[in-house]
Amino acid sequence: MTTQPRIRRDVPIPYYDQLIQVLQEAIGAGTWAPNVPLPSEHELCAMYGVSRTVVRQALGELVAHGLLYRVKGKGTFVVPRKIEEHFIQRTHGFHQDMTSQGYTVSSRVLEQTVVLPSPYVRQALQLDEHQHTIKIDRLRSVDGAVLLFVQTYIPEYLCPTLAQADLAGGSLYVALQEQCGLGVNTATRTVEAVAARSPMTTLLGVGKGEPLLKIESVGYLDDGRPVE
Amino acid sequence: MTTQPRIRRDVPIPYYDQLIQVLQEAIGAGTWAPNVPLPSEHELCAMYGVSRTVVRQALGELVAHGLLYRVKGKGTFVVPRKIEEHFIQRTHGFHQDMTSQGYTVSSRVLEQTVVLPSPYVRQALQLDEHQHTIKIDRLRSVDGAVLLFVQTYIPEYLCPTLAQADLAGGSLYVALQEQCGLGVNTATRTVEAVAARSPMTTLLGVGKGEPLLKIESVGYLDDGRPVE
DNA sequence: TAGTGGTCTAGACCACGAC
DNA sequence: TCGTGGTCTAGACCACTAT
Repeated sequence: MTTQPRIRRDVPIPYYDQLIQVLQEAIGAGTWAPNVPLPSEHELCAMYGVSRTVVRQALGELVAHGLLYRVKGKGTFVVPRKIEEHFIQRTHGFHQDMTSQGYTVSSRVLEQTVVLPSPYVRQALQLDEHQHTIKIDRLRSVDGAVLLFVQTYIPEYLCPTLAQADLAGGSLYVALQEQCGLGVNTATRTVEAVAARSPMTTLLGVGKGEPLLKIESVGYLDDGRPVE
Repeated sequence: MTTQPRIRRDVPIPYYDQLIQVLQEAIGAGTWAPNVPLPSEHELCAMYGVSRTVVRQALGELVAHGLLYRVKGKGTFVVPRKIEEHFIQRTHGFHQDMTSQGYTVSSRVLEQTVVLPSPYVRQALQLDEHQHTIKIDRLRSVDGAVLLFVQTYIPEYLCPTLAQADLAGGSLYVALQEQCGLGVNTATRTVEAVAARSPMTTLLGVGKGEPLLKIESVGYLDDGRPVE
């Protein structure tokens, strides 16, 4: 195969977003070994029939999210990772993913309160000015190493009891399900393009399409590697 | 004044980096009121004599760092902020900056240990494989709202007593000065270009040029605004 | 010297918002 | 309709790395 016509021109999805998807899957599938150069940017242009702008924007995102790293004059490489690829590419299920792999997951809840959301959050959740949200700031760790700083906002009316739930050991989604019968069913990335997508913002649909806003920043683990 | 020839062609500094500097200063000086549109990207191109690529890269960074926000079809705006502009533009002195403005600053120390650094950190600090570092993870808050998640690495030999210092209430730099006679004298941003500079990495020179590595991620405060 | 990523140009078309 | 930011093209030159 010389050309992979995987970038569709007939859908209203930016080419770089499509390319991110394609590359993420390829990385996840182990297409390129860690620390071995990917095809060059020029080659990727030819492979997918797009300009270098598109390729660089896609690669830049994957670098920003810790899947790739670049070395000037040498190339672009897959970050060797044991853990992170499994959750970076997923919108939810961190707890389940990690424990099923034998890792010890813990959450340190930094804040768990009912607040009037900021305009940004209010707009994202489509609330009016008087509706409160439950705000949960958590620091998530795997085997003792901080991996994620997560802020979650959920409309209070959806799950009033969540403000008192104990989230230290378990999954937010389990608590949502058990206490309020809410299951996550959709996910939409709402991040801005071009520069800096970490912090990564995700809109999750719970229940009958009601949204929950999650803002997560991938852990600052020494260039992506779990410590020790 | 029609054209501001503030972008120098004869220095080896990328135009977008120079433009970031210029725009940061203009924002800090209050050139544009919050929530009022800046000159359009096209106008900025004309004003500084650069292409739209450069302008967008600079604006994208400032958006990423929370100084600006963009609205499609409308324009680019200064984020109304009371606090953050003062420290986003500085490499150090957070504690001093904030307290001098009457804010209550606190640090929650999440981790403060002696560790063998990862390859990434080791290379940045130019250590060999056997040298340890003091690693300090802090969550910095202003008036109770989390603003910064900061990881700091400092070679252990520079300040062995720092591993036991109490940093909860005060400044790391004060502790460095008092306990080890180390003053910060230089700062180098070592971030990658293009996409995603938050997390922001800074190399600080302390003492006679020995480095200290700081990795800080600007707070996730609802699109940049301090809560409440 | 040849290849890589980093920077930059000068255009283009689009969806969206205001008018 | 017009201006805005969002996306995209097809080039270019540079510094750096490896040979």
